[in-house]
Amino acid sequence: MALSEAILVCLTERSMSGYDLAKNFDASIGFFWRASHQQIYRELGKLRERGLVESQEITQTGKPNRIVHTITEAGRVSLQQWSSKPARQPSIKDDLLVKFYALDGVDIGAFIEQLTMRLEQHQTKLVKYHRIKERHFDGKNLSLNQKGKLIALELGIEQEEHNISSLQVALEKVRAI
Amino acid sequence: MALSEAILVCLTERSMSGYDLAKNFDASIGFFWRASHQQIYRELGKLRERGLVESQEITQTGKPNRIVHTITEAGRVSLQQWSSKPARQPSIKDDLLVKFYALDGVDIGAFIEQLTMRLEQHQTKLVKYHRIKERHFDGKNLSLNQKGKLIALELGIEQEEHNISSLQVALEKVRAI
DNA sequence: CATTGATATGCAAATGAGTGCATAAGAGCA
DNA sequence: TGCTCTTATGCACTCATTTGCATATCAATG
Repeated sequence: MALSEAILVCLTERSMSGYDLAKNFDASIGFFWRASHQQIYRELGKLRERGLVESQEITQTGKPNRIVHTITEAGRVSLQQWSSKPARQPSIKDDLLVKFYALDGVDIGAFIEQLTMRLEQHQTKLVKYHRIKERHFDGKNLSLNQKGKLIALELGIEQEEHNISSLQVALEKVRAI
Repeated sequence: MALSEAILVCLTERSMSGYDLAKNFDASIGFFWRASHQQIYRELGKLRERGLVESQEITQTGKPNRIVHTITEAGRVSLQQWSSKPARQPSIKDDLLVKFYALDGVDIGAFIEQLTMRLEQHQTKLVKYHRIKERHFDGKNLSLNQKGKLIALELGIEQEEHNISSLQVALEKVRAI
């Protein structure tokens, strides 16, 4: 439900095309909220219908025209209203946890491999987050907006560090079985 | 996609009706994988069609008849095949993280309230997990299956402990803004 | 006696999310 | 010349999820 809000949040920073948004998602808010470009385009259409963004076509030669979306005043108001509504608690939905629940039915070797893969994914993420932090938030005086992003990023870093250590422990336990 | 597998996993323990499953979900695997009773009933129908469960109606007086579902051999096979396929990495999708990304647009007071609520939810969960652990996994010699569940539970406990401490830190940071 | 709650199942509709396919053109490479 | 990559947008379909409704009865509460 908050995909539209995530898009609006991105647009508060600067106006963007759907393509830019898709890339921006990959590099920032998308760490926490993955969305394909199709989802983004569809959502942008809805936001336009509801008057929360304005869209302007920019003619280009050679490539398809860019459609640049700008958040409207109504969009900012709707974003603020959303922000003060209670957040729903996210559901976890992780295949690996379900597999722990059926250990006597799983191929332990394959399972260990999956755990190892997951461990590597977390390590990759951690490195990425650290890089972003060093590049964009290195101690300078930060705006309110940047402070918020930094907190989110640090939450992400701590999360990944925790994931890594607890997965390592779990792996040892599975290996010991 | 793994809702059907989560149901099959539950049924490996014992045969259950849809109602039992819905309750069981709340008390065990549902910690990690929330599902409404409608989803469960629909999924059970599909599993029956695919021959992965068998359903037997038990006549009851006064109440609607129970339909008790039992996992079939084909179900066990399919479960094992699933278990050795790579697990997809879960996406996070948390409203609160999106709100951190738009701190200059949010009502900080309302946001702090939401963070506090979330903190309490994690504390409640932690207590629940601890209770389950003490009741069902207190040191005795455990079956392979129980060992897996225990690891999952301990992952949950560590996760919640981590969530609590990192949320507390984040809360302090937001208050200091 | 009326109301509420627990047991027990399920349909229908709407929204949400995700996957696959299609288009269109320049730019670089072999 | 053909191949692939990048830019840029979008439709159509399917699967997942949520919400609301509907039914039926026993037990307990007031």
